[in-house]
Amino acid sequence: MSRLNLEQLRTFLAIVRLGGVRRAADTLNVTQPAVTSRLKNLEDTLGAELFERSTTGVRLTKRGELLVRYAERFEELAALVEKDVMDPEAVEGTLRIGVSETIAQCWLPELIAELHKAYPALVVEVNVDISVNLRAGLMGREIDLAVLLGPISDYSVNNVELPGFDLAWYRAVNAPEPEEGPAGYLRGPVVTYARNTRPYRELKAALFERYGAGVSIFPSSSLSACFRLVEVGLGVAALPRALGRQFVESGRLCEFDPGWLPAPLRFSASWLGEPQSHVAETAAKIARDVAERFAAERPSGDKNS
Amino acid sequence: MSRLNLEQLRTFLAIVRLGGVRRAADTLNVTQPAVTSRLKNLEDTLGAELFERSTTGVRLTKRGELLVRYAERFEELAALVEKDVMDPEAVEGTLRIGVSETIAQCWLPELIAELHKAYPALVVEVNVDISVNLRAGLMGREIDLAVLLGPISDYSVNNVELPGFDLAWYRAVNAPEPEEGPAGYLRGPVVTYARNTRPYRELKAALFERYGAGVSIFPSSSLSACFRLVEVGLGVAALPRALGRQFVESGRLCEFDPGWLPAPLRFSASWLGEPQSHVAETAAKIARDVAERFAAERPSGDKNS
DNA sequence: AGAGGTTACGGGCAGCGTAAGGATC
DNA sequence: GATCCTTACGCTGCCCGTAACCTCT
Repeated sequence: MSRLNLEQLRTFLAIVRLGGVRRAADTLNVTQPAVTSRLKNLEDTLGAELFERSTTGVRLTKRGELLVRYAERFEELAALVEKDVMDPEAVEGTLRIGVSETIAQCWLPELIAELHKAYPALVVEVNVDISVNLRAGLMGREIDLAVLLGPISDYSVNNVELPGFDLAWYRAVNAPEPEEGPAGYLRGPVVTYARNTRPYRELKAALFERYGAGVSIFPSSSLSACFRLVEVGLGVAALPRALGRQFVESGRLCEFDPGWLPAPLRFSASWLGEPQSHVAETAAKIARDVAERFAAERPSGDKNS
Repeated sequence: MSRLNLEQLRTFLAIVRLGGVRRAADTLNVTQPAVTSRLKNLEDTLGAELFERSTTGVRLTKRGELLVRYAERFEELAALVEKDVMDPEAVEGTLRIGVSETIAQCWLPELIAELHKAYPALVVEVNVDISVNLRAGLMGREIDLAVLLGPISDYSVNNVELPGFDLAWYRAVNAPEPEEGPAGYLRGPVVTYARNTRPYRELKAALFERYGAGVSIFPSSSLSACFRLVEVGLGVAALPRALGRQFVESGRLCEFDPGWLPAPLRFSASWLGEPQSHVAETAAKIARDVAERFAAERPSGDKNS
């Protein structure tokens, strides 16, 4: 029989973590028989069954449990080598990034550019979605790094906090000021982020508390659509000032102060600790740098920053 | 390019330890271009040169120095897996054992049998030689485990002390007793172990001290030849009682007491710590067990044990 | 010339994908 | 039938060995 092999161990870990040969095959981008074959070879070189096969899936044997620890150490070691001795130019593979739309509109291009500079041979896959979906994708190992609202408090997730985005209220240029002053705009339709997002929920709760159930909210899954909706006078919106400024400067929107402002949006870059990817970690740090540079160049608080 | 590979790392370490591609190829039992190729692949996946090539050989680069640590940890880890999770029946490969002739005549067969029982798939290669050559073979990585006289005091060598072999003096059955008593035998020719062995040197020194330069010593590289030489009356000999007893019992030799006896032969099982072979370690412990059983069954000291 | 390492090239085998084969719910 | 894993089988591509080459001492 052949000797111990890193690819076999990686495959073994994938089976353990995903709880099945089929799922391992999917995320490893090989066919399912290939995974069966690798597993069989590993079991042959070790001379022991690693899983109890059942029709519902596989379950680790005692020997398998033992091997997990060692396989993880092999994985850590391989990650360390990649980090410490590999030339970044030689780092290959795919990094699957998921970002919220706000990020996509603000500094995603800079992030991609920096990543490409750091790892020229790395393929970067981008996915724009709302945070709750990104979180699910991360936990399901469909993406490697997520930039989303709020840290993910899960023992297996690493988070890097990013500078917040201050929000501001925007209205159409020609919107007539209500009798009760700017705060009256909030009775009218309020455009905001999509349902199932944290800003949506917070805004809805705050408006409900202030004005009761009668307030009409227009959620939109597209951030730029939000701006357009405000521009054409459908309603007002609390959106990142970093994005709204250009509309104000070009005379398409007006900022106003109703006396209350939702809390800034706090993003974090999050990645799973378990498959030990130093690339994801480095990418998260690059994201932090890019975000901080963005915040410094475009201070989003006109008054209080 | 392909990914990191344990075989490449093993090859890398062999080149580092043996100081050259050619020598690595020899001990890895592959051709020299194969080693070149593995090295090149490793360098490609890391995107860095690991050695500075010169006509006189190779020398580690800075990156290479870095990698050595990691490669060693991979090696340790692989050894741990072999030790802790592999079924012993699945352990393959070759264990090259070197033993002194005394061991070969006493309990080598038992050792081989025990080893084969513990690792049925392991090929055991035996080499009988004098201790100084065994030591050289061990240091030169030509053998994996040596059972030889005295521990090897080198930082890279692990030693397991084995029970000693008491010696006894033997003479031919019909040898006339000298006028001065049994001690007079020692003036006559004394047969002993080969030149360049410790027993030879010690015996020669002791006899020289007692009887001056006139003593004639017959070194023999074959232990059984020693017994035969004594048997035919060429001289006397101080040899392991464990081996001599059968000659005495069959009436072919007599034991006598000249009032002085060389110190017991103290053997140790020694193996290199560096290529981290748990098989060699286990084999050394098996050797200790076998040796102790041998000593217990055949107590070599008739009087003082 | 001999010791070191690299390059060129053909063949064998490991490992992959496709397709078919159980087994259990 | 649906889901999961295994077996069978042909093919591709990697890696090895042979042989020729380069470069210093």
